[in-house]
Amino acid sequence: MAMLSIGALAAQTGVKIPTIRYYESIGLLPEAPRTESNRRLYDGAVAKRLRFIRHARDLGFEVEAIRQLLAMADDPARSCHEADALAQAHLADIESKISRLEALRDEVRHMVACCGQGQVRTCHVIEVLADHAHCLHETH
Amino acid sequence: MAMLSIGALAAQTGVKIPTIRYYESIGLLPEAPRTESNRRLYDGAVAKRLRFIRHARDLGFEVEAIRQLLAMADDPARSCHEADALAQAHLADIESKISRLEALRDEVRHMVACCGQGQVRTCHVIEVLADHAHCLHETH
DNA sequence: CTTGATCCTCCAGTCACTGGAGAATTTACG
DNA sequence: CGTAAATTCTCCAGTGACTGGAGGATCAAG
Repeated sequence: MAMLSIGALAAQTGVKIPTIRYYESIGLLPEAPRTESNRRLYDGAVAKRLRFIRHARDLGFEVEAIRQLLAMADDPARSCHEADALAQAHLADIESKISRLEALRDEVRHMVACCGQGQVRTCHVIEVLADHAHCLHETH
Repeated sequence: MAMLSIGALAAQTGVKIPTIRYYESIGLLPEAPRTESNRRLYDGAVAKRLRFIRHARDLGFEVEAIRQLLAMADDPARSCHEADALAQAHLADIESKISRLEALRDEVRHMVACCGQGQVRTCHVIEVLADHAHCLHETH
């Protein structure tokens, strides 16, 4: 199993070098063994763990959630109830974000559509932002 | 026109007191006049400005964008081309956020749906996170 | 052998707040 | 009128999740 330098690991996973060191510092990655000259070395297992972290971050999981997921992944005999609950909570969060963003999009779309390219005096962008009453939705 | 204490302004706008002071410190709000005993006083115009800021933040505008919008709002004779461009850019941003979140939602939904409530060994939540190949989309 | 790439640690900065310490003042109640 | 609670003040440090620079060591290629 070939050992990777931090740069190679970064290239392989798409995670920046300082971010890898940061993950180590907060305990998401184990302390890497070092060469004689103090450089970090990584094996395939760490690369996999890092991809796990990266993917979960991309999906919007917070580091604390990832920490829990990793603890679960490290213990495959455990019930995955917790992982499921975590994902469920996350799903609810995503759905609420989507609907808030949709309301927001409609509003900004409305602002843009109404902008007559005139003066600020008649510009809806300013108007809508200055007065909540112009909103299409009451969701925020 | 009744003058408001910072607490009253906070209550009226839903913006926390330290946040109001923060906005003043970064120049989004003007330096408030003070009472003899050094307490800030606000009038209706500032309340309106703060609602403008708050609303724009809720809509996801960054402080720098808000700064520009405010500068425009402060000068109603100006063309609103800039405000429109800002809003257009923001709209594109919102739309991309929405589609990424939708992809993400489908994926997390899939993870949750596949969780057999068994052991981590066979848990899709863990599996999907560990291996990108399980993803429904290639958008991330 | 030298040059440039890579790595190390430490520290400071980012964004948009948020909150605590400690002191002063104002308001409400009895 | 006295006191206790609420409000405000400033200053400073912390949040999350990185990001980047300084200054120095080491490695790989020509």
